Amino acid sequence: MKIEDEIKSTVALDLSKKIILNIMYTQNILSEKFNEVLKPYDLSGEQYNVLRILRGQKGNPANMCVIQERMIAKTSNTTRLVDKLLLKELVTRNVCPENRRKIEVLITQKGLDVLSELDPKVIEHENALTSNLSTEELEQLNTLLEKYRNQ
Amino acid sequence: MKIEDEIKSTVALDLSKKIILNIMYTQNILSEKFNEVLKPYDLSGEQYNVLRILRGQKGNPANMCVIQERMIAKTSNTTRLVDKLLLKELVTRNVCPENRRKIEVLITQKGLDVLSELDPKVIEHENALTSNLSTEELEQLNTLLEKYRNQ
DNA sequence: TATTTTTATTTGTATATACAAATAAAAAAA
DNA sequence: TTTTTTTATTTGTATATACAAATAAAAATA
Repeated sequence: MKIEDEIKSTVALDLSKKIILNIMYTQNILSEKFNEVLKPYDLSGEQYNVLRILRGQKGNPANMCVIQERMIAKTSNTTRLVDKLLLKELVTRNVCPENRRKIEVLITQKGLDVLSELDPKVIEHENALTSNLSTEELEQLNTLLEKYRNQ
Repeated sequence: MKIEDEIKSTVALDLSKKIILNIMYTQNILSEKFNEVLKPYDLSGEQYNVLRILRGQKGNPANMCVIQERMIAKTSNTTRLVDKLLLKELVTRNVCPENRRKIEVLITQKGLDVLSELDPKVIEHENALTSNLSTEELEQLNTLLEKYRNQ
């Protein structure tokens, strides 16, 4: 469905407005679908995101700054996200011995296990969305989004 | 900047994952920039969205259902958004006389004035983002996003 | 007409975003 | 060495999202 129909627009939209609405709306659909994948695991999208960043550290701890700069939503409150993961025993949190301002966050085995179980479902979710676009179209979409964003 | 660099990814991402991150990240940047436009007017993006829907009604009231289905974030809580706008006297809210379950929401003159003042700033924001893409590229981006979303 | 179902909206609760202020340790400067 | 500045994180507050449950009026059915 076209974006005008999705939001039942009564007026014609010009291209630059359409692009914005299309990006916002598409992101909303994406998040909703992904939340459904995560729901049985009692994880929010941003909590999952933090776990993915921590797994990417391959055994090295990440401090709050590092997590923050790797997140998609740059204004997320990392402290409180880590709090939630700590309660579920998916991460550990310790003061860095070399620099007591820093906090070392590590994913636990339980956290790694949850991610392993989720992996195939996440891949399925990702691939389902791209199934009717060709590789060329996907590359074009990536390029256009990057060009659009980088003013 | 490429999406891998934005989120400082340590591993290579496959195309379908890259698309998702790119859409999510681009929407975040868009929202952040738009929030800056709205900030002097003490409006959130979703509050602005509701005002736009109400102006689009051209004098006719909109009930909660109608507002909801025209919003970008379909799970927004319209009741509470309208509450906030009511406090700022940007809308009125009345029970529909024909159907007392329905609520008629109307934009006030004050609300229309705020939108008028914002209009040029919003257009400037929209155009700034599209400035280095050609019309063909913008149309392509719209088409690809719609194709991507509509599985 | 009385009962059930559907529709429209509100309310409650947990989580997350957005942004400013507070805290505290480390580093730099006086 | 004391003071100031910077860095890293936490906390507070308002707003918004996500989703379930509650409320209440209208419509459909028995």
